[in-house]
Amino acid sequence: MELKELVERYQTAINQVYRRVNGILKDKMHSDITTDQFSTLHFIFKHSKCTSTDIAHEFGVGKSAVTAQINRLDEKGLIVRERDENDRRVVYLSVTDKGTDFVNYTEKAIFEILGSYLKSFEKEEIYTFIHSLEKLAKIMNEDLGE
Amino acid sequence: MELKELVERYQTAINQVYRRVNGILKDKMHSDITTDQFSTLHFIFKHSKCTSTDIAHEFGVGKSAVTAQINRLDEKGLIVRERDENDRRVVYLSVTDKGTDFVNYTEKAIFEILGSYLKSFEKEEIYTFIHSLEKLAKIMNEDLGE
DNA sequence: ATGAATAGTTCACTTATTGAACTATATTAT
DNA sequence: ATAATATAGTTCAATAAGTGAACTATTCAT
Repeated sequence: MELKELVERYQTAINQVYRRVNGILKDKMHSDITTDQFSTLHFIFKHSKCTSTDIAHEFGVGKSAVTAQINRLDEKGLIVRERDENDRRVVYLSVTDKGTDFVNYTEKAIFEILGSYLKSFEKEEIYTFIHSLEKLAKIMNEDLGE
Repeated sequence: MELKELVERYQTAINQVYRRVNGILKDKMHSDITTDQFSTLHFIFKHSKCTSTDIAHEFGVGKSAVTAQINRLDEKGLIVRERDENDRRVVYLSVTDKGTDFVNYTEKAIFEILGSYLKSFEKEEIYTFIHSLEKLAKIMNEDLGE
């Protein structure tokens, strides 16, 4: 099989999955938060006291884009900014109680739906798939540092 | 292993891969076309004489979003619109010679870079991975029709 | 102490998307 | 045959997301 064919199949499939997952989340979150905003909120939830720079690096976007994201989450009362007392340039981000509730509630909804899709897969197949995906992500991230 | 953990790992990894691939394409396409625009152009390239509705369905967006995309590609001279003579509501889309050259050139660049990432994978691992990805895409697309 | 680096914000601009309203054409039902 | 309905695509106003340059406010280095 040719590389060209494999890459095209990969592109088509990953695009479909990515957009479909986005669509499902949009439907089920029943709220006026976007999936991009939820990704950022979730990252802050998992990495409490992280910074804008961390987020910019994680998602591969500029710092000004992160400022805009953070502003939207801040306006909704889902996160708080907190300046470092020692290095006053730094702003730490963390989720509020409201943000925590929101993440927990939304995750539950997401797991139910995605879980139902995964029923057609053998456990072994899921592990192998995720392992390959993580390996690919790792290789690509490493390469970035060069 | 818990579903929750698997889904979170999936989300993190696929997000990273998706954004990283986008970043690579952006770097290497050395042109003022975006990756979204290239996706649309590529779809038209592969499905000559397709319609806006086809594209809206493929990418899961509204028709007005497609009109905007098509306009951008049209302005760049990469595609042409052509009305159906029998059903004058319908507009067929196809790539111009310039568009064809552009797709071929860009694909070559993409294959070189993505190919280099895939060197760390066994052939078998790649096939299995793409097979699972396509299976997931298929399940999700089927579910959409309900 | 001065100059460079770092963290974050602001600003102007572009792209992508949505959804409602609209035009034009085709289909269907009475 | 015609009136109602459906379909294909566009336009428009709004929002979200991104870029990159210029900026503020710090901290670090020599």
